[in-house]
Amino acid sequence: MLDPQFLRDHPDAVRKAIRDKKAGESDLVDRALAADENRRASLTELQTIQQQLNEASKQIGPLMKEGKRDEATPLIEQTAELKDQIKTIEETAREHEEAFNSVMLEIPNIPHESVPVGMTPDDNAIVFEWGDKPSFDFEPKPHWDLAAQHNLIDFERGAKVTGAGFPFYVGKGARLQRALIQFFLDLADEAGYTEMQPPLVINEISGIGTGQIPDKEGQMYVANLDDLYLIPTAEVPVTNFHRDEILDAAELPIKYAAYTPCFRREAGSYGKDVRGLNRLHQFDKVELVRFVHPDESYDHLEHLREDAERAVQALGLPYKRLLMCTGDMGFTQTKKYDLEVWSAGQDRWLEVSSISNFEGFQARRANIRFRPEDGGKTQFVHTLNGSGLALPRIVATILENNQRADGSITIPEPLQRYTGFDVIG
RNA sequence: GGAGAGGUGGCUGAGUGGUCGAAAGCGCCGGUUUGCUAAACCGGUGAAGGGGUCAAACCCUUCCGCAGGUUCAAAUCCUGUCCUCUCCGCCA
Repeated sequence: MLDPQFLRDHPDAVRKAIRDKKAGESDLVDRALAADENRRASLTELQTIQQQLNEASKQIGPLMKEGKRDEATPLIEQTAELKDQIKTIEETAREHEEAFNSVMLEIPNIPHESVPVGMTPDDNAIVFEWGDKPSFDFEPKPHWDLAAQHNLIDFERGAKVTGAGFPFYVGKGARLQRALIQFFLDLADEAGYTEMQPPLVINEISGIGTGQIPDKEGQMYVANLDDLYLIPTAEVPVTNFHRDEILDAAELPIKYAAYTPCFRREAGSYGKDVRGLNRLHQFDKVELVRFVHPDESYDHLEHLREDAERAVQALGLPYKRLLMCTGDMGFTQTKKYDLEVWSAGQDRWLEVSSISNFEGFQARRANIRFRPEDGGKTQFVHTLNGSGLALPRIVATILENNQRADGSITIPEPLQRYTGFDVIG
């Protein structure tokens, strides 16, 4: 949710954001401004009458106490009328309030000035590349062939037991997953993050707080009986950890790292994107979340990005860093980097991390504030998060990039003390 | 799942239907005293929203888990709901 004051002061900036992000109708801003007018008008009207009622009650009090009932009676009759009025005005005030809120929820966050304007993935800027693509004197295999060859991942039985996109990891495959989780969490720990194990299901209010609801509701699995949602990312429970709280400025920045499985329905996905580990309904991820002072959030975005890149580099995986353009960025972000790792067996890049600044957008929705050092008015914190990292595509690229002619796979050196083996096959 | 108790400001914790946004304490901020620190003393200190102002001051409304209801008037009474705690049952 945007700051209503910002909308009033800079309607053109909001219009531009909606255009650049292609998020929402062109008349959104005008509808929001009109709704805001309505809302404030009915609020003022309501408050005036409430004041009259309060004053009347204040007069009645003493009269009743002194037993002057006859003097109080006309006043009481007057309040009856006021209460009628209040009831109807309250109703319209609430309608206006709701109308305003629902329009506001449709307005996307404003992109940062450093973000390239563009509509398609082609407009994303490649700002950094690291590592050399591995070269082979044989045809490198895709990870699903390698996984089958070494019996690391069982997609078929996963489909039998649950459905497509829910694989079993078996033997060294399972072990590799566990090693990666441990490795990523240790890196996060070294970078000063507090480790956290959040709930894997969340309620509706939490979904609204981070913006999954109502925007991306269809992407979540729902536990209907209890009105709970399976988390699509640890971002949701971890960010909502501080929902409705006023933090101490001295506590900032707060940094959490959480490993969780993530559940996504991925409605509408198809084609080669869904092959193997490329896109799953359930996958593991270590997520990094920061709550920071508004003045520092863009510094923290870079630090967060470095934390994610450090993990990719440690595994020796060639990658590129993209600065996402306005149209490819998402509704709630102001600035977002994607990290894409080279997949030798598929001859393509795979996204393994997405690092975003939300400024106060989530904080306002989730009501996460802090009290400034000087004791001034409370302000909304800025929230950021990034994957550090998502596992399946990392597993895929480790297998593919490190395969040898005989089909065996070497494990990146830093990971070996976690896996307990240095080669598969 | 059954029975009982309770949910009040950053925290602890009082509160008789009517000057209660709410005592007191802690914490925090400012000041006095003071070699330094601490202590002591004095004063201040909730949130959201609307109006007002160059900015303040200031004015108003709402908020005592949440949602309704009774009443001229609700933190206080009634109903529902959520959560916490204790006991019982079930159980990894």
